[in-house]
Amino acid sequence: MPERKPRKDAVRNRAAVLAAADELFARCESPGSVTMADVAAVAGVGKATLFRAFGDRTGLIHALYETRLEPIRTAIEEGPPPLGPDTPPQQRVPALLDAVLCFKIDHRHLALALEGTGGDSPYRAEHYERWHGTLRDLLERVPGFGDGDFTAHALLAATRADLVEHLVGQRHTSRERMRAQLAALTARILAPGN
Amino acid sequence: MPERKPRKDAVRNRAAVLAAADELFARCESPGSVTMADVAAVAGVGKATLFRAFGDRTGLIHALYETRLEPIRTAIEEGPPPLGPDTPPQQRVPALLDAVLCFKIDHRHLALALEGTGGDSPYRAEHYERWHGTLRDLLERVPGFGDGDFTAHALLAATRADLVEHLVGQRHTSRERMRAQLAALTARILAPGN
DNA sequence: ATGAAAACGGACCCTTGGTCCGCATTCTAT
DNA sequence: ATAGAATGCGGACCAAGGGTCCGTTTTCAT
Repeated sequence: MPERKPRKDAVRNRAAVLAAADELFARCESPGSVTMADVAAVAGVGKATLFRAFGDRTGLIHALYETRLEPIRTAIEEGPPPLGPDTPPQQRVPALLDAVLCFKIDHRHLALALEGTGGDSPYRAEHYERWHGTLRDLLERVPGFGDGDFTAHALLAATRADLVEHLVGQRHTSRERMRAQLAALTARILAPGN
Repeated sequence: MPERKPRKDAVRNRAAVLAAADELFARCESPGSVTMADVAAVAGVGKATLFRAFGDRTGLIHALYETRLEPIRTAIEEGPPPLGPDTPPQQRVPALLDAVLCFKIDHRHLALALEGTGGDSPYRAEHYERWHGTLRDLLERVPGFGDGDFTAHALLAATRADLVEHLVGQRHTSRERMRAQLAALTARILAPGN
């Protein structure tokens, strides 16, 4: 009942801020060099607006990240195979990891900003919990696979934003090559030979 | 010839700063909460001394890290098996990873500070290059193992400081359990069954 | 139309990394 | 021992950036 709908200038500004932040993070080289004042300026908005809407810097980054992430999330939760739920673990694990990796490659600046937040570890973010949970369950559904918890962490760690940036951004590994290598590693781990 | 030896108050202060930093990082919960002024105060030294000796914050952390790391480094480079060079890859890979993991567990606050530096990625640090290089070479010396480069990165990523902190520090996974899990993963990856 | 509630914005504050420069300490040469 | 050069010291100082305050403006419901 107390669902008061927000004022329209508020929603407009919120969108403007998200757009500005997205662009700024995508352009600049180190996420640290994007300042809140910059974002506010590009969005054509006062600094306070930005803090009122998102709480603080990490709040803004989280919100932006979550927004960009939504397509993948729904594709995983209710999409068609091989990403969706109606897929046997053996195929879904690599599919999921590939999706995560692609996302990280395409949005590596943003991911870098998120993981480099410093303060709180990336392991407490909801989306990480989601990915890790699904991955762990899938792994444990693979015959002969014991505890999937750590392996899930390890596989996700192979898609860490700064590693992606190092390989793809700095050392110019091609997107396809990196996907292939992660796929190979995944296959090796899933292989039945105890 | 131009090897002018440093003044003794300089070396004393340098040591004091390293000790202070070590203690502060070990005690406080988030590395971000230990400030340069704090370190200087605990070391009983002016702030400028600290910057003169180490350049900047990351310089101090690097120096401290490298110091604590030296025993492991020499154990790897010229120690006895299973860590030293006279070990077949199949045993040396797990040994090396275990050593790295143990170090990260024991010095996780410090490692957290180092990796969370934000500015420059951890992948440019010399010690990372060293570890990755050795690991990659070892992997490629394993029969039937193709390109070890990415796998080396992935294995090291499983020992990332914030993951260690999450598992051991937050979720109270025992040290032995984590070692066992990393060992299991390593074994799985090394297993010959293509 | 109108008044209250919500949002705005930019001046302002505060912490923190990093610098400057006059003073103290140490080393060297005699 | 001592003078003087060189090196190092320290705390006041600066700049940048995250976050807040509050008088003003916009929106919304009646």
